[in-house]
Amino acid sequence: MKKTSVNERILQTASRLFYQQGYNSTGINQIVAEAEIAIGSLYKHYRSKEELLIRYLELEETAFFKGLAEYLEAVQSPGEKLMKLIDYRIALQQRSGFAGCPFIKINAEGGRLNKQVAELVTRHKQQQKTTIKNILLERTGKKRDADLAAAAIFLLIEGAVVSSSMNGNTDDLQAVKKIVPTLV
Amino acid sequence: MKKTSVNERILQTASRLFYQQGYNSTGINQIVAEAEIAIGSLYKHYRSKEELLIRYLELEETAFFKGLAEYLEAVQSPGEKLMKLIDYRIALQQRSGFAGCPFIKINAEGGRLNKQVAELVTRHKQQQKTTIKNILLERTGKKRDADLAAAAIFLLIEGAVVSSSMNGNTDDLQAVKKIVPTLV
DNA sequence: GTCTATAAGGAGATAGAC
DNA sequence: GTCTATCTCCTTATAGAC
Repeated sequence: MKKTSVNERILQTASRLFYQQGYNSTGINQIVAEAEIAIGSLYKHYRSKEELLIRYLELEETAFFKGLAEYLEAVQSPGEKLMKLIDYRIALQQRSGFAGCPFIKINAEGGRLNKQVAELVTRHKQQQKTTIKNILLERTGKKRDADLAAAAIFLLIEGAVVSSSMNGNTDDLQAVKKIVPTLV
Repeated sequence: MKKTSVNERILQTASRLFYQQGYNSTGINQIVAEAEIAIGSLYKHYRSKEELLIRYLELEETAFFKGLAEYLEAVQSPGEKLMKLIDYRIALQQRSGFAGCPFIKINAEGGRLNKQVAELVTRHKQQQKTTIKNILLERTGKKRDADLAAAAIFLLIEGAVVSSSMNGNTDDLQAVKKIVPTLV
């Protein structure tokens, strides 16, 4: 059995710290210490802290949609899918100790973001909105308002995730589960 | 004519920097330099950077509701008030260069927030939700769903403000103006 | 891959002279 | 109020020996 590779330990530790305590508040030295690797090893894998940030966001992006697909795979009806989508966000928040959305946090931290980072953030959110719209389009009829309804559901969830990380609970995400059926 | 006091220059500069480039990314030295004051003066007014953060948030809280009251004062109907409330957020975003919500940003930056800071953040958001609920309660009837409807409108706006700061536009806030009338 | 040393700069905060 | 000096610590990043 091969042990966890150095690169995997770097990524896991950096991801955890960037997410939980913030990118700007996380030092290279802390990553190195908690990953139990040498600083030379880190800079052999990544040229800079920013490069590590980009890799972190790419992994979050992949993991988010992979996890969502698993959550949705057994579900048939669009209405149930929307509920499952919210359940997924509830589970993510509980699992992370209500740390919020990684992409929203990165966006909120920086003044001006690196161009590549900004693109990863906006693309991720665009993908989420598209996912919702596609679920809505599975229903017959009412295709006309799909864009606005998708925006509504997307924004409700965004707001509720932010609220969740502020209040340390999932009350508003639960509220969204009640609100969404009245929209569609 | 008395010139801008030292304390006012500290607060204006710190507020601008905390908001625009983030609390963690703003150094005491930068505040001192841009406010054109002496570092000794800053520490005569504030014991620490954190104390300055608290003062900043208190001022934002006051300014937010003062500005909102001015926006709403000429408006009569609840429906119009809701639209004006969103217009207010649109104006705030445009004015700030789409910097988002100060309270959301502070919440997203820290790992664990100072207790007093966390309370300022949650109290501000609770106040916003209450403001919306009170507008909804001005209408006759349907008082039963006021809580859920207020939550919906609040979360839509929260999500749209976050989206606004990501995309650098007010598209989603404009969308919320179309969505809200279908809810109430 | 590991280790230690170090560069070069910035952080928050304090002290003393004027 | 101003100024400069300083303290201590931490930051990102590099270099070299093993």
